[in-house]
Amino acid sequence: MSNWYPKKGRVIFHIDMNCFYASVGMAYNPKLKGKPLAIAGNPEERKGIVVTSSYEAREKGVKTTMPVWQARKLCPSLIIMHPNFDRYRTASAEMFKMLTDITPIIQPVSIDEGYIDITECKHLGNPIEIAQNLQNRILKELDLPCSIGIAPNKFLAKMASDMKKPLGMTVLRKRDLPYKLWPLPIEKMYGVGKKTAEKLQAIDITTIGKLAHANVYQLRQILGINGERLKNRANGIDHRIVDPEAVNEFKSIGSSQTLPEDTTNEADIRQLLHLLAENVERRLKRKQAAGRNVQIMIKYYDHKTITRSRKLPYYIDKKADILMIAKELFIQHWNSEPIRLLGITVQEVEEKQYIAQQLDIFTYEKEAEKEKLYNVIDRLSQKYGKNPFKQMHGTNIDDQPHTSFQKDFLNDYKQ
DNA sequence: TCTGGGGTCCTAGGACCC
DNA sequence: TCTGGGGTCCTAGGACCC
Repeated sequence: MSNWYPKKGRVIFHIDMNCFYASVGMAYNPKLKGKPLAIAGNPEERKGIVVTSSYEAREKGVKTTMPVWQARKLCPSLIIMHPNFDRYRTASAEMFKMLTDITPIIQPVSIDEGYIDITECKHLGNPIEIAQNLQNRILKELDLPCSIGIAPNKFLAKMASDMKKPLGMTVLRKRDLPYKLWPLPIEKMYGVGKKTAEKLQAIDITTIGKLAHANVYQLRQILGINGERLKNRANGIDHRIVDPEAVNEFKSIGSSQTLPEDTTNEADIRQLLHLLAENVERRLKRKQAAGRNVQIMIKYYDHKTITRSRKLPYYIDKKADILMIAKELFIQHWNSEPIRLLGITVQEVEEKQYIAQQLDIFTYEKEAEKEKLYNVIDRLSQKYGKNPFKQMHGTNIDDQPHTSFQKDFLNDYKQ
């Protein structure tokens, strides 16, 4: 115990909050403790799927992404709460603040988990003591349970924190791999999802141990570069550092939403596109950032999904600019079938302070973009006659020159 | 009666250039 | 006549994670 720190190498923690949303709900309302609880959206809006559930609910078979009606069927006494993100953000911030009392080398991964590197924290005691104190403190001060994985790298720490829940603490050193990691089924491995598991099982790699000893050429053939990486991880090799800066290096900001029902109604579509562009603008603003690639996503009634994107010669951050590109992409690529979900994402995002050019000096390039768009409309007009959109989308019911959606679209450009 | 919304990373094909 | 090979950029799709 006293001489726990390795002579060389690192000591990494992975801290994983247990059933985070459900636990926060219970912390605010202790009467819920010990009861089957699920956090889920509103079933009337088709968003009624389980986001998180308490262990009591999980025992009855309630799982994440399960529709609420199905969860209720499995567990009639299930208590359902809607998400309260303000509370989650507050609790998360307090948890991460406690980590700063241990080390500044913190890498948040999501709202409820993160890594810390405590290699240089000998003055605070041995790793087990540090982890125990941290877990106790989070439980005592925030009333929230967490599991902690202790290992020489991120991958093993992540796997370790998953091994005992709730309130677990697991040490996973290299010498522990043969009996702690290798017996696990391959689909339990972080980074192996459904598809990869199927491919591996097909060549009789059914456990992490079998992956650790698999032929690297064969792996590379079926999984590409990822095959090699997964084999290394299975052998406990992972050189990624705990990077406190990673959290600021976001690359895209998007917003998507499922419609109340599948629709071809252009007024509804237009309204949603406005809302999405506004969301993206707001979040770009909050991060003082701008991007130069706009992507739209259309998910159709049958779950067939397409993405279409455009790279721009300039950075944008305003709703009007985002919307302009998004609408253009939409009009060019919507096949007129009923839509289930729409999304807008701005990619290649940079903080404004790092964008060398001023955002406003690109007016002339925006003018060039508009010019391009007029050319698109002209081309369509030549192809389809006076009302290109009508023909294009097969809506031939009215004699209006343009539907409201198309008018709105054109108006955006003619100003 | 089904299956949200936020991301990251990788691959593959085509265009284009040398 | 009829063609190599390498590199980069752009776009679309897919796998994975929480």
